[in-house]
Amino acid sequence: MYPGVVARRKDPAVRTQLIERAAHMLRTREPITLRSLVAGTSMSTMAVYTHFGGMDGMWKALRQEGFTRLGARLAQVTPSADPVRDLTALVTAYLGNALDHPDLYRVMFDANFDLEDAQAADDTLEYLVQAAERGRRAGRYRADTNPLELATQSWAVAHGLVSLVATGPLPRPTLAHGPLLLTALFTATGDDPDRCRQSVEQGWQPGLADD
Amino acid sequence: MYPGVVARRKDPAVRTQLIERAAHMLRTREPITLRSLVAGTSMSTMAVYTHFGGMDGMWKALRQEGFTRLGARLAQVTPSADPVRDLTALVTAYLGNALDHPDLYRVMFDANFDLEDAQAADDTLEYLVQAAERGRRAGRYRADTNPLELATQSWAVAHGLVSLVATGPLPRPTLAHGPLLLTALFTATGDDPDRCRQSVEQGWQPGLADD
DNA sequence: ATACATAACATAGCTGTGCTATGTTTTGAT
DNA sequence: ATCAAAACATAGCACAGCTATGTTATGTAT
Repeated sequence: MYPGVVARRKDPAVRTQLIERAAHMLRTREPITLRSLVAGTSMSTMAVYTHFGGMDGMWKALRQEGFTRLGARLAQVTPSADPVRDLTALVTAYLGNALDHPDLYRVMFDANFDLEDAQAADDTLEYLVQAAERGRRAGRYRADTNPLELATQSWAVAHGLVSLVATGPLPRPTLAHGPLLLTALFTATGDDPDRCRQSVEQGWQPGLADD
Repeated sequence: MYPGVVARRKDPAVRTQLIERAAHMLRTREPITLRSLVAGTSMSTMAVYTHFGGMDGMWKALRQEGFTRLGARLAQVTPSADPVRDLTALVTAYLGNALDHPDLYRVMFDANFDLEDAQAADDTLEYLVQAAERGRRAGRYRADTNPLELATQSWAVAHGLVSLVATGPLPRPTLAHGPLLLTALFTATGDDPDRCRQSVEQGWQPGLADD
């Protein structure tokens, strides 16, 4: 007998190729089907099943990839001395990501969320929570402010705006309401109105409502 | 010859039956396919093509139906002497509709909006615009308030919250953030903070964050 | 080096999808 | 009663995702 015999292993590169190709096809608006996904490549349809268990698993992995890219974008927001500005910048980065990859953004929130995806969403939310926490410690928000709640509220505002614009009926300039909404939220959470307006304006990167 | 001969007409009842059945299947989470939609009825698959031109047209009509039902629900909010309460009540009705019919709500905002759907969305938004306009005339908001903008902002807040809850990763109690967000928005638009809080609390119908 | 159990991979065919083609029936103004 | 037109019924098409089955590559133990 050969007891410890172990079989051929999955090639992680194949998995990576598949989701990157899927993301690219999503961006170029090509229909993503089992066969179209592997057409022209050296991979066969079975690769989708060995690596994802089927097309549903592939879409799930693609959602995960979307959250990973979103996280990378949020990570690029470097914390400054002004945590209110930072939270605004994070929201702006969130909007920018959704506008740059509207189809991927839709896929991320389209499907029935399962536990794994919810965790991915929570992970990106954590960036906002940290900024909210720093704002509370800096005395910008009331002492009894719950950072998770403020982060969730900011997220809801951002998601509402951008989903109505990126994949909804509202025109792009509607995003210009972002600063007002964020200022209203942060002010209601305890920040000084004038100071808040300045911080939000500094954190609100240009290139969203324009072009 | 028989020049003015006119052919058989479409039976509106068939169209109604189809979309009502589709709405029911959506609610009961049955997969909606061309064949499953007409299975067990006296209608054939061709009915979908004569009345909607295909499944895409059926989905479009279903979206329209969703907006019609939303409009009916918003129409049930009877204006009171307090327009801020009324706007809150409209937002609450919007949330209630989405929570009662989450799958229909998703269909409404899922697909690529075309002109017709955008018009339907605008029509329901008009309810909010009217309430905002009355609030401005009543002196609750600043005189330079744009009712359409305030309505849009209220909509964005409501949509962000409810889409993250009804079809997203956030738990239902997250909706309890609604009053704070609305109060923040209305206060930023000029309403007196204390008075606003009261109005929002009166307009915020129970039975949302609970059960 | 060789054997071989295992799983990745390749291919063909299955069911079910929306849609179209074609024939039949119903309609309603003449 | 006539008959053109459109609604309706049926069958079959291409393509979707998936599964069954045979083949190949792999990595450990001999």
